[in-house]
Amino acid sequence: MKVSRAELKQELIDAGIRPSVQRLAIFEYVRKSCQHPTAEVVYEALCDELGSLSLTTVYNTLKLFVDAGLISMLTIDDTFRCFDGNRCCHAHFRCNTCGKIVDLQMKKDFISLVEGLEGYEITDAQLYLKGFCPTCLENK
Amino acid sequence: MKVSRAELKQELIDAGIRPSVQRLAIFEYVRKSCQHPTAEVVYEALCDELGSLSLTTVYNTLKLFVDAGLISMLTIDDTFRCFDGNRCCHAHFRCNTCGKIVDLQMKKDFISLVEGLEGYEITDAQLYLKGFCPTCLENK
DNA sequence: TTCATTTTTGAAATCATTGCAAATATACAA
DNA sequence: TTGTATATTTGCAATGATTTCAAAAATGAA
Repeated sequence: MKVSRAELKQELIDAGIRPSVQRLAIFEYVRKSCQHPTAEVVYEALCDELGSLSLTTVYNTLKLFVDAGLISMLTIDDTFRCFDGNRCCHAHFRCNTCGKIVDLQMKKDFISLVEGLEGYEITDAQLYLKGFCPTCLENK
Repeated sequence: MKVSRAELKQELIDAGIRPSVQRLAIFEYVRKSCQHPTAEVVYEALCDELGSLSLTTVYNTLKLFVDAGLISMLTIDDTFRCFDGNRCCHAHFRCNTCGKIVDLQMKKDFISLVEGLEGYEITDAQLYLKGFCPTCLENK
């Protein structure tokens, strides 16, 4: 999580993406957040910092980053998409009650467990778990 | 895939769901399909067979089945939900080009690879892979 | 500076899904 | 069987996250 703005900027350039003020701010926000923000959340958080910002820009920019493989998009919640800047291999859990999404470490990469992938090219892999978190189970 | 209508009916009853004509038809369709149909696809397929059918009924019924754990809902495509009646543990792959969703067998259950699940109750697990299928890779 | 290209913007449109209240079907008691 | 309460289905309107689009602003090259 200790990444400087200059490093993030270079990462955008390396990916062939011109680091505009908006793009860099959005990239930094998603990369440093551990909360899996939605486009709306990114927009709300950066509106003040940037003076002005369009929700359309946030949507466009997040899509740009996802297509470039810089961040990933989560569809663990079926009513909205959220974004994840954590590049380490990990799974996600979403609580059916409180809706919170948490990262879970993996003992080993899960793609190795999948059979019949000969001839396929994999660009993204997500492991989603749903259920009830310890806190919500206690409050039942 | 060799399941009789009577067995499907009993399965609904065992789950506490009254097997109306619409419900049984929808249940049978999703259980026997290998195509991961959307609500719209189920609706189109059963409209004729049932004489009449409401899209709302299809949505309501699919949700009922998902909540009862009889089928699962896939969010591997972020623009629509689709449904899966295959109860065996398997992963899903979606091609970025043709959009086709295919089942993939697992060497072992993937939940066992996830760390830190003490205190959690898991009700659903999905492993989604995305990329390019062999056919689309060839046509490039 | 000037011009071409890229990026941002806001408002309108899209569309899968849900809410809702009326209509219909079903179960059960009398 | 009939009446009545309950469960289910239906169609249409509403919702809301996301996209489209064309104009405005910013940027880069010459």
